[in-house]
Amino acid sequence: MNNVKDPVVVRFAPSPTGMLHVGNARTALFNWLFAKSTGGRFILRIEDTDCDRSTSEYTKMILDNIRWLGLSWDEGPGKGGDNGPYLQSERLVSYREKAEILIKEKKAYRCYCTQEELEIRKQEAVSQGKQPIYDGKCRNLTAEDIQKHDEKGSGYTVRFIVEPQELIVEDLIRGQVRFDLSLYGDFIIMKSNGYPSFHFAVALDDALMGVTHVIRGEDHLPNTPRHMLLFRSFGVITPQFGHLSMILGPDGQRLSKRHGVTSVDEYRQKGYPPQALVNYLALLGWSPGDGQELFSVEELINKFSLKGISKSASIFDPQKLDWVSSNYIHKEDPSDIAIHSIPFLQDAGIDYVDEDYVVKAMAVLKLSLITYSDVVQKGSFFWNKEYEFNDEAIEVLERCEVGKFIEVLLVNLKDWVEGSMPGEAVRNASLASGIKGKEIYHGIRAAITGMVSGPDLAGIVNTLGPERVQKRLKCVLQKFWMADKNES
RNA sequence: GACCCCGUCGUCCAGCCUGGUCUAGGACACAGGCCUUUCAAGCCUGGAACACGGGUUCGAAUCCCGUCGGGGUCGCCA
Repeated sequence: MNNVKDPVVVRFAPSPTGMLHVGNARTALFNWLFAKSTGGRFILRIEDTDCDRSTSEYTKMILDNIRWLGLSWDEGPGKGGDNGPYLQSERLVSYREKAEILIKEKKAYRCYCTQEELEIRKQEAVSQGKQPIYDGKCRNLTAEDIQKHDEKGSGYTVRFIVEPQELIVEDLIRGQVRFDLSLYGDFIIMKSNGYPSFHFAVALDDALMGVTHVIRGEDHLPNTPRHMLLFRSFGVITPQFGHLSMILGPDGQRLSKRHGVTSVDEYRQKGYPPQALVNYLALLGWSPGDGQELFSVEELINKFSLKGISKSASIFDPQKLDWVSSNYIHKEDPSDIAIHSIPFLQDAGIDYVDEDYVVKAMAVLKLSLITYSDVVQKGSFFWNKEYEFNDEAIEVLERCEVGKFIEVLLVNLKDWVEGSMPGEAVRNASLASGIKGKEIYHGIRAAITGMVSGPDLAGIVNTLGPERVQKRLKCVLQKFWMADKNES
């Protein structure tokens, strides 16, 4: 096994057959944290051996999402390194050569069985109550048999020989796991299209790239014996394995589209700070043991340890993500929030006046934000001259007493030209109209924001300034109270 | 079906390895309250779990066995 002093080399190896999923993202994160916390290297490798489903668009997006999360790689696409190339489709020669060597060494053999034959024999096995594994038909083909097949031009796969035996996986997270290899059968390492199978490509690449720790999803645990066999046949040290439990949807089922947001990119588009997603994902299946839940990336690196990883599956909780995210934004400087939010304002086609104004608004808005995109809705009264009134606000404003109060307030506010709204004017208006407490603040808020809840009212008034506030009050008076009065 | 993994509040975790300090702790969510002459934020309080059954032991959430439940894998997908 590996010497403790050997530097850690880990990798994250997504296949570009879809978007980067939160489950994969957590796997990437744990690998990255493990590398960072041990001073090791983090390699990124793209497993694009599924010609039908892999696309370069997905590769691009996955890379982009990993970058967005802040998980920089030491070797990989766009970065280079001593163990490249980092796209499996560019490493075909090594797989083919190695497969030939394994055949020569009698550790693998050509298999001419067609998929149809395989399917039929599998059905037979199942109907007889046997394991549906490859029966080894082509294992002992003679040279003549092979020649005959080749003359016919039959395609073939290459299968790796699995001898029945017990194999023990020493899992970093799960401990000893025993497998009975008589249940496995000879598996394919080269497909008939000349591409390596997943098992072969992973094992060879991990061997060639000097990977010391393979941290991946639990769905790969049953594959691990195959990979270990392959490492042994290469004559290299087998890396250590650690299998992470799955992330499940709210219904306890495997994460899928119907659970709503599952891809990293969607969270990005929704305006979650990447650090918040990283923080939440770290919490899902890992704990520092001391109860801390909010971390900077540096703290995460310092505290991370394989020991803190839990064995049981965990359910993704969007509400807790929101909590982490809001905590993150609460601590951020208004100017930084502005930088991250402005793209959302622009996308919404909002004329936000100028950056200084946005920064000022963020200072009062930030406590209401869960994501950066929230600024559009939750701060709409900051950006739009023609802000909308929601039902609750209309209900408040349609009361005649509120109109009376606002009318008096406007008169009292005549000399107000700068700073915050004079408390004296409010008090006098309250006295004169007989309206007080809850009503007056509700009224002012509803009038100038169109909502009955939101950020600190004084802050809003301050940011909007005397001119805008008075104008809005006048408009509201016109719109709600005057109309009412005329009718009655 | 076979094999493998897992099983503490609704959810995420701590405790389990090295049995007693656990009348099981924290967080999210939920409920109530405080603060603010509004709402939000913040603060406080509350309800809420050791899957079940055996065994070992003076003593088990912690160790052992079984049952049940959930998940995973059985592809020329990865």
